[in-house]
Amino acid sequence: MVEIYNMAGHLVRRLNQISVAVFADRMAAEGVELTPVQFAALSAIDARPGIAQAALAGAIAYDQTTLGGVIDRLEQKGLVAREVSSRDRRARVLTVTQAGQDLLARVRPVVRDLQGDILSGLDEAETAQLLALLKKTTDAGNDKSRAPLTPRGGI
Amino acid sequence: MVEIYNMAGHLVRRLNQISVAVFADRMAAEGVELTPVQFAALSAIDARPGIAQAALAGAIAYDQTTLGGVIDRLEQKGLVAREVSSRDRRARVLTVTQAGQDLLARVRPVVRDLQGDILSGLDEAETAQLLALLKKTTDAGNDKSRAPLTPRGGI
DNA sequence: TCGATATAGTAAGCATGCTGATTATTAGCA
DNA sequence: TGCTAATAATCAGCATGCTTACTATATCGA
Repeated sequence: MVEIYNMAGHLVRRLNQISVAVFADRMAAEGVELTPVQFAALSAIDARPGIAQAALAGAIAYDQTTLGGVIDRLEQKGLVAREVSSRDRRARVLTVTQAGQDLLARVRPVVRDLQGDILSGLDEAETAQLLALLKKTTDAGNDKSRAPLTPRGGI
Repeated sequence: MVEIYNMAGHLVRRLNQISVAVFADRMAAEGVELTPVQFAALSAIDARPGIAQAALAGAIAYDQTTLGGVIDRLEQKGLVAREVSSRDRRARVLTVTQAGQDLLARVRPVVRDLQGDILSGLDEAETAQLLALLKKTTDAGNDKSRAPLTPRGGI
């Protein structure tokens, strides 16, 4: 019995692998090229048009450098527009393009539906319990992450 | 309220970020340069000396290509020895060196202890519950991962 | 035994996720 | 006002984690 099998870190890594794989499979089945990270970014920009990269990073708990690359790729696909802020020339203001809106409308129900596939083998009560515990502990441990959630303005 | 906040995928990604950060912080505090993946590999090789890379990948749920790179770095640090198998010249047989044994002995208690920091904000019962649910759902979803666990021979 | 098939490992290439450094710009303070 | 500190974004660099393709070797079946 390998010692790590029951360790939190190992289990979380495996569940994240499953999560990413489920997402990739569903997107492939839809014929859409979109990663989990790209969906999260797109979705959050749509919820707050004109948000700058740094604020977006805090809003979805990403590291700022990584997010820069993600936005690069979203921009290249024509899903997001990035322009220099008029109020702060350091900042890059983000908006979802029409193509991005269309894609979001299409994949949103798919992403909602696929959440059930990530947590398989559990009944309804267990799923709810797991989600509640995940939420509780991620909130409690938020500041331990290198990319903590820093929501502002009622996101 | 950003839609993704209560989604399984997002919560799992965040918890994994927390997990990786906690591990990195503790190792840095110990003055040890070891990633979670490297520890898992080292620990599993130690549990099964002479295991080949492909079997190791299955034993700890890693993708084979990624594992190759991990072993490269462990070998470069002098923690693992890799040699061509005498029974199958395609295979590379792995063993933990004395330096690897020493390091393992030192960090094992640290890694055990740090598991509690990964799941913060929960009482003992909740922690046990979360671990049980994580184990149940990762087992159920194992085959969905690109790097499923394929234990053999009573690991 | 030979030929098709499968397997072990590696290589190239791309996306995440992080660190530390750098540049541009803004904000705060004496 | 002018200097300093903080902030937004990017760059270089490294480790994971994956895909597809390739080489070397084993295995299985006709």
